[in-house]
Amino acid sequence: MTYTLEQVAKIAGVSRSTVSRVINQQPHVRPQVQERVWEAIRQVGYQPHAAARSLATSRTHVIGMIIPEAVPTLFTDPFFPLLLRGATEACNSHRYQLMLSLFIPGADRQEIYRRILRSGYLDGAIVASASLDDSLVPNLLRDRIPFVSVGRYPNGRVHYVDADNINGARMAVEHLIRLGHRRIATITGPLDMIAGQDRLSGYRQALEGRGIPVEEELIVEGDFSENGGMAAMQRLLPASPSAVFVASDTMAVGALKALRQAGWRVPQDIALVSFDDIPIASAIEPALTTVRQPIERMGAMAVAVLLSLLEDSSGEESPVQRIVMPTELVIRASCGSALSRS
Amino acid sequence: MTYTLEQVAKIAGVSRSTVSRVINQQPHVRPQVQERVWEAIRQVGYQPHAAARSLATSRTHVIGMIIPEAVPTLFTDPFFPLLLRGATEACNSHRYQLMLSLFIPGADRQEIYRRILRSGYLDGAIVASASLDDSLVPNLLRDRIPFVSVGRYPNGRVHYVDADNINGARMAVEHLIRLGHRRIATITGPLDMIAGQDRLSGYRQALEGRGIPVEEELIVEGDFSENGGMAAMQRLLPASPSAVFVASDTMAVGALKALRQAGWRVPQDIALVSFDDIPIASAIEPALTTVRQPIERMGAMAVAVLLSLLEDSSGEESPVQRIVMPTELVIRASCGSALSRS
DNA sequence: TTGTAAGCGTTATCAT
DNA sequence: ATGATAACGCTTACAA
Repeated sequence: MTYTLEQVAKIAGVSRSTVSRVINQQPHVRPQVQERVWEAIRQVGYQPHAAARSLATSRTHVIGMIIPEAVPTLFTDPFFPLLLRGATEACNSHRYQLMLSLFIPGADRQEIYRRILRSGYLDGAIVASASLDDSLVPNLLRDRIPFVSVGRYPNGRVHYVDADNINGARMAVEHLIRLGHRRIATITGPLDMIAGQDRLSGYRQALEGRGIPVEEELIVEGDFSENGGMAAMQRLLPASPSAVFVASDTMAVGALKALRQAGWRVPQDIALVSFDDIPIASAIEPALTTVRQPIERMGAMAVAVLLSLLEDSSGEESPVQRIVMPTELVIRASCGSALSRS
Repeated sequence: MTYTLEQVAKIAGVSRSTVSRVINQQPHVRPQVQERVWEAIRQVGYQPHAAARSLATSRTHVIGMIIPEAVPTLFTDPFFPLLLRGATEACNSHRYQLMLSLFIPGADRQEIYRRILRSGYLDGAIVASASLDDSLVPNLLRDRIPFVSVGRYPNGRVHYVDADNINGARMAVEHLIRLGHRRIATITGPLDMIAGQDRLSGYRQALEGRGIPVEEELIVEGDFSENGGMAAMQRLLPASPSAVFVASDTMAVGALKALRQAGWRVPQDIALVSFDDIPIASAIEPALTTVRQPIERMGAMAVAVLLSLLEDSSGEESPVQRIVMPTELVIRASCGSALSRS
């Protein structure tokens, strides 16, 4: 049996409105009456009906996590799961719910967009790693749907949360320089993704900061996949770098395979530093020196930013929140040490 | 601007009900009128309001994915992400939405349970790997909330989808026997989880089927974690098995570390077969021979079963659906080959 | 075939 | 401080 406000009211001997007031913690209800009402609620295990509430308030307390699904590795890589976990827990503790939506390339995106974003299901959305040429973000802006992007979005008034990819990459490369390397190559991410671009920028900055010329033949574009990393490494071998900054751990796994096939030892013959610090980074041999990003915290932060937008009911456009979270270098075996190289 | 049925009706020059009929594809609307209505809908980009609809129909078209979060590795292991992906895509193609809920141990589960499961947010739920001593499943049964468990649930009238853990494990061990091994140990999963129990049963069945005595000293309980696998392997070494069936890839990674430390080579000194076939299984050296389960398809299947329960509006209890999906053995390097052993 | 009107379970605006 | 009552936007008998 599922009870309604009306029935609870009857039991408590008050009107519907009074019960509503009690539940929503509004003032102007005598403590005595409050007690009676709570008692009735407890007695029947009353739970407000979400749809009715949302129809009356036009708030659902649900936010969406939208995955444009440009990235194929989205679910095998732990990035997205961790992001999701952070976001879900944050939602939970704010009494919000998280709805998950994949925008599958094949499907009718128009239809999905409308069904999900324009049907009042959601109070707002978190968009994970939207690519720049995706119509999703422009559409959200046009429809004035509150949203936060995970991953930097340089154009327009887009609130976002991102890891400090530039400085992370810079730290990684500077570490290699510190170890004595000068001929440092990089396997980049896809350069139509901001994260790919930023990690490449960090690489450049590190070299330029130390007066080491950037050689284009030492820069090879990858796609964040293991196979891509392997292929990129193979293309890189003829240039014989002494170290490589690989823009993701997954690609580093591929690079490692290519190196092994070619008979190069890591780190003795070539040093590797990568990015992400996913579990495989410490499980593999040699363990990867890599840049860690606070993925779970980013998910929670995205929720926090979104909720701040939702609370702020002043019709005003709130100032754009662009949040960049720090990354850290985790030193393991794949880069060798200063000692072993000298 | 967001339009309502009323306004669309006005534009099309018909009544609210007619527009509703057209949208819901009900019969008895003149084709001519239908056309006018669709035109009006298109013109203003009308999208029905989900909450209003659900208030009127008491169906939300949202299903929940509930994670009891007993398993700590739930988000770093790709199992859950893949399950989620399969479920989400299936939802998408059936025009359902997926809501994600973590039942964090710390939080007030009572409160969360009520807020999520008894507020009419959901039409039904998928419960991922509930442990037997969790109150979630009993509560769902009590409240008559339609749900499907991912992972076998032997008690009561519980619909479930599971991988064929027993036969998968049996195949793995039989493969080792075929390769000539007789002294085969196993590192089990947690034995309070059905999956852990089932994989152990498969191990036993394989040995018994070939008349090989099961020795208790060759059975060590793990916890599906890498460290657990490492510890278990260390405890197993004194018994010097010639092969080990490890109940998960993640534990196999730990076991591999323990073996390396002890100076054992895989597969020359000891053969390994594990379970899951997550990406790390093929990335690691040696690549793991392992049992693959169709995780993504299981997610999709769970949705299919749940939707079948929801469609079936006959007040009758529908027959319990217990679906076991096939597993397959993926042969790689960690078990060695018949040739190399002979 | 189409329209009218009564819900669905809340919140919110008025009176009182 | 409390109670009527009108929304909220839709579906669904029932009437026409």
